[in-house]
Amino acid sequence: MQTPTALAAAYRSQGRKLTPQRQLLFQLMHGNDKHPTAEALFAEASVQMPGISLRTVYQTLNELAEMGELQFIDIGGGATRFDPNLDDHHHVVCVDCGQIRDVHVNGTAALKPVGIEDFTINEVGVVFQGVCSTCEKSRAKSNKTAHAKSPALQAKVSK
Amino acid sequence: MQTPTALAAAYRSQGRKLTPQRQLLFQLMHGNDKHPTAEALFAEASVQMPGISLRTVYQTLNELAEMGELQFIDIGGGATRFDPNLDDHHHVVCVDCGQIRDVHVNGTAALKPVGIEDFTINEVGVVFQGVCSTCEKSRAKSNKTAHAKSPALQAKVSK
DNA sequence: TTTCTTGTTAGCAAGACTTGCAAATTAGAC
DNA sequence: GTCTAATTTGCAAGTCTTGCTAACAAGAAA
Repeated sequence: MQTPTALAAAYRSQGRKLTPQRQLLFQLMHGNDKHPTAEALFAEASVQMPGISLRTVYQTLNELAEMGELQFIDIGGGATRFDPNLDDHHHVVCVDCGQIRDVHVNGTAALKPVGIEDFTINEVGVVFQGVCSTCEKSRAKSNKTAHAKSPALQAKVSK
Repeated sequence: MQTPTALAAAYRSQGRKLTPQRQLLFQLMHGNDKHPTAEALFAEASVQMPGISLRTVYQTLNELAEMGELQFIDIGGGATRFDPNLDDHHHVVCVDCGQIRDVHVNGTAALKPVGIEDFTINEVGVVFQGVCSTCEKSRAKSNKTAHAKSPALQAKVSK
């Protein structure tokens, strides 16, 4: 995602208006590597601008996605998350706490799908699932098995 | 996912009962490579067993997932899809029609995430996005651009 | 086969997430 | 300062999934 300033220009050049709500959201998303949900962003925004509407947050995120300034991430677990990082990167997910981390991945160019000659591939996405060090530690204590699925990830499934 | 017969045994050995509903769903899912949603499976099941409940379909799918007999696929676009294929495989998605195809991928072992020493990686998932030959043809006619996002994939976003 | 116990099913209500809609508001142009 | 069209809000509504519970049925035991 571009800087708030650059986005302001981009918005105006497209005939879109630059509202305080949008400017705030630009700031909150710019460089944000937390992959927040709309709700999370709304919570942050509400601190600085009480009264801002969740509807506006969704709307703005959708606009930015339309403009190619951010992408959606769906890894299961309920809400869609937003990623303003436009670099070529992929994701690592902790199946315990649900955190998502951006990662650069070597070797993606060498990936060869077999038997899909009738597809024109445009993009490749890689998602690593694992356990972060913090959760690894708490696992050691509580004696969880490595197969126990994350509450975050299985929210949709067996909540 | 195991055969319906094997699943029947597995169910009983776990103290679960073998109901007609479950047996039907076992059959419908076994070898199913359509990655159906719960709703789609419910529709199919309803043909053979009018009156079966959508609730039961969800329940059974969740059980099977718990037992490790199938996995969930979330690629955005609303509903979770189910995949009974337990082989080591990945997915190709047509951004136009939304179809998901299983693919074997060479080179996944060589994938190297950078800078996540504090993560213990357990699994890797690769998703290729592209356009299937059928959609490619209709694009040629209707003159769609390669950047137009699939109605299926953007359902959540700009429906 | 009948009985009994316990797991299941069906249906509906409700919860989570997201979008549609319309009225009130406001950014930006003139 | 005015005016017009884009925005924001707030709420209703839609989609997907799960919670809850009474009625029901599978499987074990007699």
